[in-house]
Amino acid sequence: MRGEYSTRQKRELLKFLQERGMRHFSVDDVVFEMQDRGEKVGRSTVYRYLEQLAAQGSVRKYQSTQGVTQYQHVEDAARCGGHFHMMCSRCGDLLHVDCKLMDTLSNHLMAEHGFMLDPRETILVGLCERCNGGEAADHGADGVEVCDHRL
Amino acid sequence: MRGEYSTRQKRELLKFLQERGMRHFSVDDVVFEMQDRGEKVGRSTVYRYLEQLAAQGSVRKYQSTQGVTQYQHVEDAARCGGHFHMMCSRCGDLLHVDCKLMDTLSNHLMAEHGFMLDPRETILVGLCERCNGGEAADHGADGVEVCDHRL
DNA sequence: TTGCGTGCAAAGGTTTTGCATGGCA
DNA sequence: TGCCATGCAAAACCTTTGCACGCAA
Repeated sequence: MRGEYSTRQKRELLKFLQERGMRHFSVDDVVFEMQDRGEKVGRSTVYRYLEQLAAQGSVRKYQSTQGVTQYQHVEDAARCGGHFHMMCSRCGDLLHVDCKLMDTLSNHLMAEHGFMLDPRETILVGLCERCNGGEAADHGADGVEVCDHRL
Repeated sequence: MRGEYSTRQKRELLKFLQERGMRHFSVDDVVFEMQDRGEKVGRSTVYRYLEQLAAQGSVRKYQSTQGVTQYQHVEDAARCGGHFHMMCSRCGDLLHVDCKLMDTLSNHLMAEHGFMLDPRETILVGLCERCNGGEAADHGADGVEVCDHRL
């Protein structure tokens, strides 16, 4: 069965994910960082393992505008499944938004547009508070912005 | 200077864009449709001209999850800049949503989360009505769903 | 020992580029 | 005629896949 063995490569990659936090990265980022550390990991292995992790929900995939697949670590899949994410197009930061208004939007899209919005796949893109020139945002102790605003 | 000459290929491609409305398409779509019409246009030419149009803002580029670049004609940049897009993760269809609720969301994210949402970059991902098992959605004559729902 | 995991190289697919030719002004 | 535009083929990229070997359990 898949993911049965614990190997050096997997451990290295998991360590990389830990250290990376939730900032996005490419396969190249992994390969080169491993190289710098002197812990070489084959490119196919990185692709394959990230694919596995994506399937089980602990990393997320999306396409950058440059056509390079970007990955991002989701520390707690169950916890992150219920809320949405905003990505800053300038600094690349990924923010979590646990906002009631997003539920309203989901319901609306379903009822009025027949579209079932997927919180796991959707990333709201824009400029975060810092990059937008505002004050530093309070992203909360664990990085999740909780908001009960309902309109 | 670029875009100086009017050629058969450019005229054909512009005609294609007109007819296509705002529905998205790939380079292959263009090449094959031209072929069917008996008006062959080289693939590189399509890439190059679309790149030019993208630079001047009359087409927009997206990256599908399958790694194929999707293009979309922006008849009126101001008009399409103001609405959002939903992509079906199963069939890859790109839908336009001109929905007042999205404005509400934008304003809310700005006011409460300090996040400036970018309609051009953001794509809502989920399942479209067809793929979700519902009836066929009415995507409107030009493929744009207009909705004045305000809550 | 068993069979999953890894790495290399090759294949596959998309997009870009070099260069000679074609065609607009 | 002067140059931009085009098309072909090759190159450049990114990702996937086949296969033999390595290694965890």
